[in-house]
Order: sequence, then structure tokens, then C-alpha cells
Amino acid sequence: MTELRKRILELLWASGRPAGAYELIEAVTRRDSRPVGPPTVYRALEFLMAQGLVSRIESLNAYVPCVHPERDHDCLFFICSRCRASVELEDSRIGGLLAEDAAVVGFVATRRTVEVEGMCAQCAEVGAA
Amino acid sequence: MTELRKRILELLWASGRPAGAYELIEAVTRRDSRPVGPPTVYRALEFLMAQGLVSRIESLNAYVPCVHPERDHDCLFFICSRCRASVELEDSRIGGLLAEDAAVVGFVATRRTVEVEGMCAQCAEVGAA
DNA sequence: GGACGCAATGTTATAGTGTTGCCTGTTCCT
DNA sequence: AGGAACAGGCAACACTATAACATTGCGTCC
Repeated sequence: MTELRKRILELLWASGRPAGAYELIEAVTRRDSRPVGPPTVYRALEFLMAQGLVSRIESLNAYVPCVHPERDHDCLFFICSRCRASVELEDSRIGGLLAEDAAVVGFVATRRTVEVEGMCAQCAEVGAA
Repeated sequence: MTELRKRILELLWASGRPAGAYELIEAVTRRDSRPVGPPTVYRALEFLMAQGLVSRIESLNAYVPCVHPERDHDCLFFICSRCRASVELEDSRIGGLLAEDAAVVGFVATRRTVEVEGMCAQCAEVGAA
């Protein structure tokens, strides 16, 4: 874990919502007062994802820190289309069903993406998007 | 259903695997011998998705024709990282679990993305990727 | 039939996201 | 020291998607 990687992980935690790669590029550049290029940030993200410290949200092209880095993550994301926040959950039953379905079609799974878009409790209270 | 939209749907069926938007732009351009811009194709895709005739695969930034346009699609995708083919399945149990999980966090779901990456039966037989 | 409204498409430019290739510096091992 | 392995810097580019505005074609209404 290098300085740069730690910084990016901190920024993700501080953000409180999924952050795009270019947001992170800007944020690191600002914080370190020196320009950081896309490859630098993408490499760091790749590393953090490999460690299970960060997940990518495919439907947003964005990245979030992983809530439980220890467990091999069967995680799923609920993404609020109004406030842009995301909630990570774990539900091993879904992994089970997916494994079952995979077996039916003879598929060997290596990675799962489960994302649900909608409105979080607070935003739903306030009103429509 | 206009000519353009029909054409794009046909091209998707003919492709046999998820197709990127720019692939479709090229394909339409070639087939009609006249240039077609990105917005044209993206609009057609948007329409086809709204009709449930096409689904977007988020983890590939690609599009596939929907196997069962009639049903409101709870569909999930298995995507082979070797041959790039995808298989669409329906498993209402997963929708059920996701609804259950959503309720736990007070989330109102509007769209689901479930994608599994791995190797299809044929490719797994042949050997590693 | 001319005028308007509307949906679909065309056109141009640009924004946003991600990658390749090549080079430099550091560390650590022998 | 020599050298492998890894991290990062940098420039350029490739890929994906949208904004903004113009045009076409078709229906309807008077």
C-alpha cells in the first residue's frame, strides 16, 4: 500500500458516494498540488480492486470503497438515482442462485455484477426524482 | 418500428454476441452505404431498450437483443470472457431476493443489472483463456 | 393546399471514460 | 555494482456517449 493508493482510498471514503475516475484524478491533483494523469489513477484503482478494497459500479462507471474488504465479496449495490449515493449489501443467497444458474448453462463464473438502481429511503420520502 | 430501428435490431441478432454502439454505427453505415452518426444509433438503441427489445450489458458497454421481449425482463447475463458471447437467462427468484433486500434498506428499485463474467461451456472445455 | 405540429433522423462538435507505450526512479535481492 | 520487479509519470490516443442545432417527412386542421 503506497501513498498514492492510500490517498485514493481515503478520497473514496471521504466522498461518501461513487466517484468517477476523473473526479479522483482532479481530487488527487488538487490535494497534492501536482498533476496526476489518468493511467496513474486507473492503475491504483486496479490495484485496490484486486485487493477487494474497492469495487467498480458498472452502471455508473464509478468506484466505491468496499465495506467489508475481508470477505470475498458477493456484494450487491443499491444506487439512488436521485442523490447518487450507493449502499452495499451482502446476500450470499444470490451468489448461490447465480452459481446454480451458471451450472445449468455450464458456465464457470469468475466475477459477478449485481446492481439495483432506484431511490433510497430518504429520497423516496422527499418525493419523486 | 422504423427502418433504422429494425435494421439495428437485425444487426444485433445477426451479430450473435454483444455489439458495441460503434460497431453498430459502422455496420449500419456499411450496409446502407451512407454515414450514420453516433446520436442516430444511440437514439435507436434507447428506443429498443425502452421497448424491451434490447438490453444493455453494463460491464461491456455493449448491447444485445432480448430473448423474451414479451416478459418484463428480470433477466441476467452470463458473459464469456473468452469468446465474448453472452447467454441470457431468467430467474425470478433473484428478482425476489433483490426485492427483499431492497425492502430491508427501504429502497425503491427501478432497474436491475445482473451480470456474471466467466467462461462458457465450450470455451471452458477448450482450455484456459 | 398552405401552415403548423410532431417524431425521427441528420450533422457537427464535444464531453466523458479508459488504454497503450515508453520512460524513469526506487527497492530489494544476490 | 548488476539486475529484476514494481510503482509511477507522461503523451498520445482509442473508445463511449451526449449536447446542440438543423432537417425531413408525415399527419391534421382550417
